[in-house]
Amino acid sequence: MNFTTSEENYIKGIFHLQQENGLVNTNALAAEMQTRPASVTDMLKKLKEKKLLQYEKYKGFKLNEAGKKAALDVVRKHRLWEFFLVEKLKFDWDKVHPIAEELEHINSVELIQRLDNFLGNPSFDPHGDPIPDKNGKIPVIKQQSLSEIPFKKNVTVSSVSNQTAQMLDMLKHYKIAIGTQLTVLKKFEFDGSLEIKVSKQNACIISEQVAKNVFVHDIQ
Amino acid sequence: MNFTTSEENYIKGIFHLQQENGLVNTNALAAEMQTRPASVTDMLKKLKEKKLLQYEKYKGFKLNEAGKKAALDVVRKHRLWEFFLVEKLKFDWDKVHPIAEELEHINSVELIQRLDNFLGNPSFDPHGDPIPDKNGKIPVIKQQSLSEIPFKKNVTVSSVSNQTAQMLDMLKHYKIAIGTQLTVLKKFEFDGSLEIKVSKQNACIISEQVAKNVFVHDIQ
DNA sequence: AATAAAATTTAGACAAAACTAAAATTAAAA
DNA sequence: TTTTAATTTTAGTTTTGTCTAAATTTTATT
Ligand SMILES: [Mn+2]
Ligand SMILES: [Mn+2]
Ligand SMILES: [Mn+2]
Ligand SMILES: [Mn+2]
Repeated sequence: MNFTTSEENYIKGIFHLQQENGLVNTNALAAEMQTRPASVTDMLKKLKEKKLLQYEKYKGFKLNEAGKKAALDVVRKHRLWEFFLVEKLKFDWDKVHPIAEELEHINSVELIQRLDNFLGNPSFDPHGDPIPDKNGKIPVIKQQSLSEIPFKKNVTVSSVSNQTAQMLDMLKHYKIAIGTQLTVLKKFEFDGSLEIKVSKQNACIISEQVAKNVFVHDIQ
Repeated sequence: MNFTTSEENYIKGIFHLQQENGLVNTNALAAEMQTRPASVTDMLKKLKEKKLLQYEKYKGFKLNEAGKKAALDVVRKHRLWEFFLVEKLKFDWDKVHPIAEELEHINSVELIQRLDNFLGNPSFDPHGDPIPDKNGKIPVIKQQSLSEIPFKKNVTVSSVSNQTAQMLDMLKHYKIAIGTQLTVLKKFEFDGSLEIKVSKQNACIISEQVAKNVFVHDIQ
């Protein structure tokens, strides 16, 4: 099956929301897609017509298996392109999302297969998010929020759950990226901020909000 | 200025036709774009409105300076992506056009600048066509049709003027590509076909039609 | 110069994707 | 359990890009 750019964007949006909540509702998707609820309803009819969606009027909706496969396909393309932009074209990680948002809609199975090989079949994108393989299979890793890590334990940054350009820009200033080694030294009870050591550099302090959105795994 | 995908395709189509004939007419552009004359007229109004076109009803049309700059920009993107697909992703040269036809519409100045650098600022695409620089400047080379080359002279293939997939597939079978060294050995008066030597391989025979569409320059 | 043919434009329609405003349905509060 | 509020859908428009059929203009031919 082949989808329009708009359909692909909606499919991806629904997939993202249903990961957390199961059923998705119209207003939430409208917010996610930066559009109006009425536009969402229009698209839901099309996606149901194309048998990608379980949907009953007023009752919420979610992707069926065909829909999930379609979503994973778009996610795969998006993350491979992001990897390309950062690893090959040397973009900063906070600049690649809007470009990948367009590149993900180029439809050529051979293009993506060749791109995947050219990049060395990467498992994670520049933000630490897993890249589905061509069958939609996603690699999983055990990870924890930095805010739950005990003091003095060495950990490696594995992903970032808030991926706004603002957040990524902030982490860039802290020199925190995927793969960076960290140690939590101290927690300040006043506002929950953490003193951490980044790689072999001086210690610095990050807010509780930042800590909650940085995910890490054990050093290997 | 920013253009829609459809506008960019039309601009490129007009540019291509006006290279040869100066003024372009509606039916020719409709044929080039595989669309209907009425659709062309509609688009001409939009492009004139955007001040890219010299156009008077019933009198033909051509791009003005702004239009030419816009066209060169799309051509630049198209050819850089083709170069990427062949040199980095190892596509055959007869498979890249339709994919580049989509990639050329991704609008990000930084993306194209970085891609250009990543590719080593190439001057020619996989079919030997010149790649405009970011100011729209095009490198020129002296070249002649293979059908006009004297016998025994060593020449190098520089471009191909018929770029249908069928033609490119045929040249692939002859192992003729951009940069290939050739020598014309003999012309058969019966049908104008040429006996040629390709690189250091055995001699073979190509039709007059093929010879006319292969362009070469002196060996350097 | 009149007529026929070809090229081009206009008029009107359609599909996709968005919107606003109003109606319908469901959920929450009094 | 009414009443109110929030959510969702419908109805009707708009924009972009396409189309067909008909009208207009230009070009070619008698
Ligand atoms: Mn997108
Ligand atoms: Mn990402
Ligand atoms: Mn194109
Ligand atoms: Mn080319």
